[in-house]
Amino acid sequence: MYLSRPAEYALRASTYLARLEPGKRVTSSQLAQAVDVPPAFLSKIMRRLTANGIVDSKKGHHGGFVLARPPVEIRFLDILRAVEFGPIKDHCLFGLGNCNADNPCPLHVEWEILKQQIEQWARTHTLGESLNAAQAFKQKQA
Amino acid sequence: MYLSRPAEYALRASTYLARLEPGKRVTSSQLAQAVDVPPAFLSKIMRRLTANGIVDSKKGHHGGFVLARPPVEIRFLDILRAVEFGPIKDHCLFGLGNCNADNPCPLHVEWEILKQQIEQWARTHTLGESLNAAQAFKQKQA
DNA sequence: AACTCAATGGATTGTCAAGTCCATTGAAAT
DNA sequence: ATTTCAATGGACTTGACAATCCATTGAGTT
Repeated sequence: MYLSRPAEYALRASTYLARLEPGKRVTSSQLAQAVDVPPAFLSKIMRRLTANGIVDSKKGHHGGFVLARPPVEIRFLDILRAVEFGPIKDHCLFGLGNCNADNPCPLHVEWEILKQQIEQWARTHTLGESLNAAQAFKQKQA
Repeated sequence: MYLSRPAEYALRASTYLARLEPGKRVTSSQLAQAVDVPPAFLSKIMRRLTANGIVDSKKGHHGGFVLARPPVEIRFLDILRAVEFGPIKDHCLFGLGNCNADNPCPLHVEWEILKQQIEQWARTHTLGESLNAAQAFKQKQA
């Protein structure tokens, strides 16, 4: 495992939204069903996406969630950051507070390389890329 | 977070072993102290490293652990695999059982890219690289 | 042979992230 | 105005992973 549940769920949900007709709103529980995550928990995650301007929410009748911007403008990084991705960036494998390029722990350099790659990945991929996959959701194992 | 505690601890401990004079044995509790992980828990992790031939253990007087091979021959991948790294490799973000290149989930391709990069990283780096870092262990935040 | 030291294995407990519940707020429909 | 629908926020519970405990095994020492 290397993505928290909230992170994984947030990616699922926003990918689902990206694949809807633009502008179409979907309620949290519809989303939860489609994307197969516990409703109450997803609701919580959606709040974070809303607070971070990734999604727009509307209450009441015909309320629900839409992406706040076109999919190609939403980077994975934006989504991951919205649900706490931070700790990764500055986490020393050895738990040293003072671990940096000048004063590196034994694995600092190698670890840095991986962290950079991951962040690079998250920065360069967007929801736009998810749009034309054949298989969508809910086709669980036979 | 994206490394389990056991994974992080295993890396710490084996890096520590790599930095000792070759052949020097260290007990689990010395290790635990040096590397700052709970003794009983580290002990458990060391068993896995032993079982996977990464480390050699000896009981009783002057017993303890040594690396089973020279540091340059121990890849991060070996260590991570020893403490359960597997689930990552074949984990679909959407929880679909039947997600693959032919029948991809909406994020399959992008996710695959990242997974590959991570595995590539783990395969190409070894404990040998940790040998000449300046700062070693235990210099915790001031 | 008796003693000590240290790894092993498994059962047990603790903790925090994951997940649930419920009362409140706000927006639209009648 | 009232009702209904859906998001919001926070308090609460649960479960999985992290960590502890203890009895056993095996290897040196004397």
